[in-house]
Amino acid sequence: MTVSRALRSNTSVSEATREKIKVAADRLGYVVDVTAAAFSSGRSGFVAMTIPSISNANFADTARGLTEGLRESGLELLLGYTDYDMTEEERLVEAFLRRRPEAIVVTGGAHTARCRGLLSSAGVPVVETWDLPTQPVDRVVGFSNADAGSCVARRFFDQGFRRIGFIGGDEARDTRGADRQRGFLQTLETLGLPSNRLITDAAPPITMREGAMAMARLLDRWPDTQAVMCVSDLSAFGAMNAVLRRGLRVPQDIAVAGFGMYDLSEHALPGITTIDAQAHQIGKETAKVILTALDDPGADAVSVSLRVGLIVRESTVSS
Amino acid sequence: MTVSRALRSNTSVSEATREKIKVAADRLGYVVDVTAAAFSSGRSGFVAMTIPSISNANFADTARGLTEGLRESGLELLLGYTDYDMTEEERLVEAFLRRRPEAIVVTGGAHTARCRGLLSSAGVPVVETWDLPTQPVDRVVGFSNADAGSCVARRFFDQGFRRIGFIGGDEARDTRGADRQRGFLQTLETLGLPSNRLITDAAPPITMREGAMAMARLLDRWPDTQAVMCVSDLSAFGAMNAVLRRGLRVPQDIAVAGFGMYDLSEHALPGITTIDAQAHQIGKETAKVILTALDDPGADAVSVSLRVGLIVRESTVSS
DNA sequence: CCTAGCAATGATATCGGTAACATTTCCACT
DNA sequence: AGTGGAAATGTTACCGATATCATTGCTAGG
Repeated sequence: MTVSRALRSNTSVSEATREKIKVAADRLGYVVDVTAAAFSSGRSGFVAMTIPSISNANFADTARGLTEGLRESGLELLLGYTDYDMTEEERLVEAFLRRRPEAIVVTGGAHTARCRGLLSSAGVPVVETWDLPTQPVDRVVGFSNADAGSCVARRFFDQGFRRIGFIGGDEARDTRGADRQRGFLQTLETLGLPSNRLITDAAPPITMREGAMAMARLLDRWPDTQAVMCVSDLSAFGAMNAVLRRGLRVPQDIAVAGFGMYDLSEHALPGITTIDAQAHQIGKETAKVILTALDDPGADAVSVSLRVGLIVRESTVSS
Repeated sequence: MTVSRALRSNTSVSEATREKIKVAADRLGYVVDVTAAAFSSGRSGFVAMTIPSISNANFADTARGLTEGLRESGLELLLGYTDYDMTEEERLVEAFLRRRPEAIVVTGGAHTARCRGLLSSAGVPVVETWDLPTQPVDRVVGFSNADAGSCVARRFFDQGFRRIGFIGGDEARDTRGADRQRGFLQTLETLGLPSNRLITDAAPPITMREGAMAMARLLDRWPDTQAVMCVSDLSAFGAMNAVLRRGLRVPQDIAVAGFGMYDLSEHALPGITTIDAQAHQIGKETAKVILTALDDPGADAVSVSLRVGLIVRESTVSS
C-alpha cells in the first residue's frame, strides 16, 4: 500500500520512504500496471474524443489543444474518427464507453438517437464541440456556425457584391457545414439578395477536389457570379484555383472566401479570406471544462461559446 | 462464464443461449467493462502509435491505414504526438507501455537510448515506420528516404538543371527529412554538381511559412538557382508561392519539388512535383505485420520495404 | 440401451492494484 | 514522562472479467 501511495505521489508518504521505494522500483524494473490500477480505481486515466476526420487540420488543432490542456493532470486522449458518419460515431462512442473514459468529447450536436442515449447515460462529463446545439447532451464548447456564414455574407454585401454563391456538402452528414450555409443564405435573404446559387451535393469531407469541381459547375451555371463562400478553406482553395485555371482573376472576376483559417489560406496566392474558428482554443477550453467537471462532479454543466473572427485577405479585396 | 463467452463470440456457446444473453444484456443496458477484461486477460486490446505531428496529413494517412487494418481484429489505436522530439517520444512510449499495448508503432528509427531499451524489452511487437533503420529494434515497415531525395535529384539533373538547392529543417529533429536531404545531396555530388545551396536551419515541422522564408533567403543568396527540392509538400507550396510573389515563374525561372503527395500539391497552381511515400499503405502493411506477429509470436520479425514513386507535375516541367 | 466423446455450461481462483479502515510512529506541548 | 493528534504505514476486501478445470447434456454408433 505504501508503494502504491509513494508512486502516485502527493499522498502522505515520508520522503525517505518514497525515495527508497523509487530506488527499489528502478532496480527491479518495476512499472505500475495501469490496467490494474484503472480496474481497481475505476479511473481509466483517459478522455475519449471523436472527430469527423483525422486529416482535418481544424480538428487536429482542437485535439492538440485538448491534449495540451489535459497533460498536466495526467489524462491522455484517445482519438477516434467518424468519417462524418453518425452511425460510425455511435459505434465509436460505444467502443469508447467500454473503456470507461473519464470524459467524452464529440464533435457537433447531431447524433443518432441511440448515441445520444449512450452519451447521456454514460455517467461521465460529455462535451459537444464545434457547435452550439440547441439541446446539448451535457457540456458544450463551441461557436455559432450560422454566425460564421452570416458574417461572410454581410461582408460580401458590404463590398457591393450582389450575385453570390455557396459551395458546400451534403447537409445530412456535415451539419456544421450545413449551419454555415444556412446562416449564409439567410443573411443573403435578409439583405434582399437571391440565395439560389448553391453547389452542395457532394459527400463530406469537401476538399480541394470537390471545391474545384463545384466551382466549375457553379461557373457553368451562373457565369456572372461575383462572390462565393466555400464551406472550408480546402474547398475554397480548390475553387479558387478552378477560377484561376479558367483564366479568370480572383478577386476581380470572382471573390472567394473559405472557413477555418488553415495555414493554406494564409499562404495561398492570393491569400484566402476566411473565418477563424479558434480550433486550438476550443480544445483548450474543452480541457478546462472537463477538468472542472471532474473536479466537482456536482457542479452545473457550463457552456463555453466562442466568437468567430473574419480574416480578410486578397481573395475578396482587390488591392 | 457463459455470458463472458457469449459476448466474445466464436467460443463454444449454443446459438440459443447466446441470443438469450444478448437480449438480456440489451435490456439491462449491460456493456462489458473492457478495463476489467484487459486486466483479467492481460490483453489491453489496443495498439499504441507515436507520430511526430497530429496535423501532418502524411502521418494521419498512415494512422488511418493502420486503424482500418486493425479494425476487424477488434484492436484500437492509441495515438500520441512527439512533436519531432525524441525526449517526448521516450515519455510517450513509457506512458504507453504502462497501459500494456498489444503492439507499439513508432515513426522512424531514431530514438533516445532509453527509449530503445524500453521498446526492445517491451515484450510486444514493435514496428518502426517511415524509414529503414539500419539497426531496427524489431519490425520495420518503411521506405528509403534517401532514395526519395535521390530520385528527385536525378530527375532535376535529367531535365538539365545544374544549379540546384534544397530546403529542409534541423537534421537532429527530423531524421527522415535529413535522410531525404542526404540522398538528394549525395546524388548531386555523384553527378558532379555542387551541393551547397541549402537552407536547413529551422526546427521541424517545416511548413508553408518556413518554406516561404527559406526560399526567400535562398533566392537572396543564390539568385541563379534553377531548381529546389523541399523536404515536404507544405514547404514546397510555401516556397513556390514565395517565388511567385517575387514575380518569378515556376517552373520557367525556378522549378520546385516537394515530398509526400499531399492533396495540396495536386491542386496547387502550378501543380507540385512530389514523391508518393504511400503513407496509407504503410499503415495497412503495419497492421498486417502486427497481426502476423500477434498470431504467431514465435515467427521471425519481417520487414516491409516500400518503393517510393515520383509524381511529376507542372512545377518542374514547363508545358 | 449403453457409453464414448464432444459440446455446452458451471465453479473457483486469480490478475494487481486501490479504497477504506486500522494501527503504529512521531512529535509538540503540558 | 505522559498524552493528544496528526502523519506514516499496514491490513483486508474488492473491482469484474477470464483461465482453468469440473461437470452436465447431448448425440452417434455399437
